[in-house]
Amino acid sequence: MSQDSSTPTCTPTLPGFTCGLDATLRVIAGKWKPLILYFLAQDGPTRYGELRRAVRDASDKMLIQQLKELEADDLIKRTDYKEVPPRVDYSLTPLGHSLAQALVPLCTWGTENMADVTRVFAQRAAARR
Amino acid sequence: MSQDSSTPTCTPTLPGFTCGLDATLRVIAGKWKPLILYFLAQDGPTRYGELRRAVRDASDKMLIQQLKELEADDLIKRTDYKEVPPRVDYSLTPLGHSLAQALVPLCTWGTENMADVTRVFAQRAAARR
DNA sequence: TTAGGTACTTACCAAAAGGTGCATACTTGT
DNA sequence: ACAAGTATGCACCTTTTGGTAAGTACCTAA
Repeated sequence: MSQDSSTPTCTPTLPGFTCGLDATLRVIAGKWKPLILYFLAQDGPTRYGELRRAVRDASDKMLIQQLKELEADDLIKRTDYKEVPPRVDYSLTPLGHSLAQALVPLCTWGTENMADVTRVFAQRAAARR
Repeated sequence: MSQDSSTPTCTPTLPGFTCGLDATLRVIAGKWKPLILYFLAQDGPTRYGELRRAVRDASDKMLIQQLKELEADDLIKRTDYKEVPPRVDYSLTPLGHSLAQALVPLCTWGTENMADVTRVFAQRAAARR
């Protein structure tokens, strides 16, 4: 359908990644990262507690850990207001913002195909018995 | 930036998912699934061995396992030609095809931001010492 | 005859991911 | 005085994920 059948990767071959998708996936690997990015893209700077309630199944430990990684990867920015009852918020960097944009179609797909996805999960659950 | 701050999820609240993105992520969770889908979207029906060589870091065990799950989830179709030296190929179902389309922006993002991604990974590696 | 390719399967093990619960230090509301 | 909210940190443990290496049954080329 495309290319010459010899090196069937999606882009020639990059540094350590097989293709752009591979690179992206390694950056957003982590149970909550895409959700965090997407949420921040919608609601702008958000305080820790608010994020916690939004991504409601994540534990503190996990959420903090993923936030730290996203920050280290320059996808989000942490702002500590140094106030007495702690106040901190998180916002997207330009890089994080562009990545969040790329997640939009996935969200759309999930919404549009909710019926199929739900069915698939029902089957998975049934299969486990 | 949007909505009313009370229920800050990306879509009201679905069956068991917090939003469409959540649903999608659960379907494509698995180290090689997005890569498999994306590859099949580009090259059409592909034999097992070819897939193996394309997704080159995956072991047989992993690849087979993920293929089985994708098949169970109705994202790909397995065709066994029942020939003597085994011949089998995999192709996308309509559902799988639409999901693969939603992955395109992620691939593009990875390619366009390869420099940043590479830097991020260099830092991660350095931080581990 | 022997090596290699086909598409898997299974058993065993290591590493990574993730959950629970407790602790901090200070403030505000009851 | 006491509970609750604020944003974490840490220790411990279980679950999930993924890798290695072996085996299967049959075929073809050297």
